[in-house]
Amino acid sequence: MAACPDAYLQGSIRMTLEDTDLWKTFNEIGTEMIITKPGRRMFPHCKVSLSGLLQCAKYIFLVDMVPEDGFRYKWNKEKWEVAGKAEPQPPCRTYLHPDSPALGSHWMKQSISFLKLKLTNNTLDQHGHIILHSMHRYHPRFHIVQADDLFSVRWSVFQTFTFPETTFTAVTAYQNTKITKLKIDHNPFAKGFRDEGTNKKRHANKNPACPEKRAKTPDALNDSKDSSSPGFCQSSYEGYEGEEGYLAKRKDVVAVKEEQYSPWGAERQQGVRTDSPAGADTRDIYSTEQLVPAPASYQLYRAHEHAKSPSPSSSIGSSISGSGRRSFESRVPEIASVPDHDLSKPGPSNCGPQHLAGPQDYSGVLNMTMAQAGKSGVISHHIYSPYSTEQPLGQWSGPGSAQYAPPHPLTGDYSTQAVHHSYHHGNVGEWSQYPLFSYSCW
DNA sequence: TCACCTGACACATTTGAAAGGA
DNA sequence: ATCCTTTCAAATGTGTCAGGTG
Repeated sequence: MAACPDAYLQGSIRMTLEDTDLWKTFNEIGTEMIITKPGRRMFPHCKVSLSGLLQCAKYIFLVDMVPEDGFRYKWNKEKWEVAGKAEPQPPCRTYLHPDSPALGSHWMKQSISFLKLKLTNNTLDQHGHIILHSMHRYHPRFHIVQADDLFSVRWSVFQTFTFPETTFTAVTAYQNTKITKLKIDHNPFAKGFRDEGTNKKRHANKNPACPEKRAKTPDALNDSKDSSSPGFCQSSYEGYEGEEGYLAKRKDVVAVKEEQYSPWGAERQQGVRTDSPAGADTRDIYSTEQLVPAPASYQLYRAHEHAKSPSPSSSIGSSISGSGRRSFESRVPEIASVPDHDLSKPGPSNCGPQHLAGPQDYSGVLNMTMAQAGKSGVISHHIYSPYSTEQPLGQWSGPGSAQYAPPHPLTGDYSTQAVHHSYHHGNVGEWSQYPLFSYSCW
């Protein structure tokens, strides 16, 4: 840690962001991610590598999206400006890596890609995609949880990592032409729009009569080539920076903790800054370690599509920066005390079987309340088979803040049902929702 | 009027089944 | 019968664009 300012310890787990150079290139301009109703992949996509895990211990790996602040933005004259308060947060969803749970050796043997993670603006999405608001800023947050299966996740120690350069603005259409150009240049699926490519449609459909019609068109892309000089990026968020100097401040922060961002906790709400971005830097924690609280209403999504695990060796982005990597190790272990939780439990540890101690209590974990899309009325009983290759884990989702219930672990209401369902295995719809935690994310 | 969203579109890559050969 | 490679069509992922919406 002393040797590497980019890393700090939490336990001994180190997480390294792959394609850092590409991420930084985007971040310098102001990364935008398209969100659509059917769901859109991220580009660059989240790809990390892990070290410091116990070879023989099982871990679950998750990603969720955290609001960067409490504002809504607008793109105005080549820069982002604050356009008011953020809209109420959509249902919080967490994307579970399809390999989960897997041994530490598995996670560490190669890069872990979240290529198939999709973002949507459809708050009624039934596919388990991560729901975001357009024109809002987010950053992905990675959680590594030592747990044999999802049922024990809530008792397990999890460690959280974020990378400042992965911050992005969710949009339904690209605002910054420089971002468009970067995407086209680096995303293989967009090769057809590259200047050297055939690019038939672009040229054929251009309407020279209306050059102003779309300021964000390829015409402007050419301009961006020249404007990619150092300094234009600072202006990308000029409005924001001008007001708050927030981004500039963040650039200096190599690794900060985000203490208030308890992934499953109600404190998430508090973590969303609604005050000035220039206020106290609440993102001072980039990694935390906590005991996961008991479930009540958290919901799990699972997709069989994840049986087709995204190729960790996807070429996307890798060609850009095989060298660029940024890593964080968790720093000071932080244990969130959970109401009614046995605080005498051992503190965070990479080796500790604390989540396995005693008979595993699945009560509350499996409150099947959600049927798959198109299968209304069907209750999915087969929550999770940790050793089944047929039913890889998919995504979980949680309710929005409005649905947050104060921590009240293991209420009898759902425990009976939960235990009952936990032993069912059978056909699973494409997507299912399952409650997992008593805390929502927000 | 304007900012934002949506769906169709062309082009690209990825995926997986089928065919063929060793 | 099995394995491997090649081929090819379908599925999927892109940004663009015109039009819709509030």
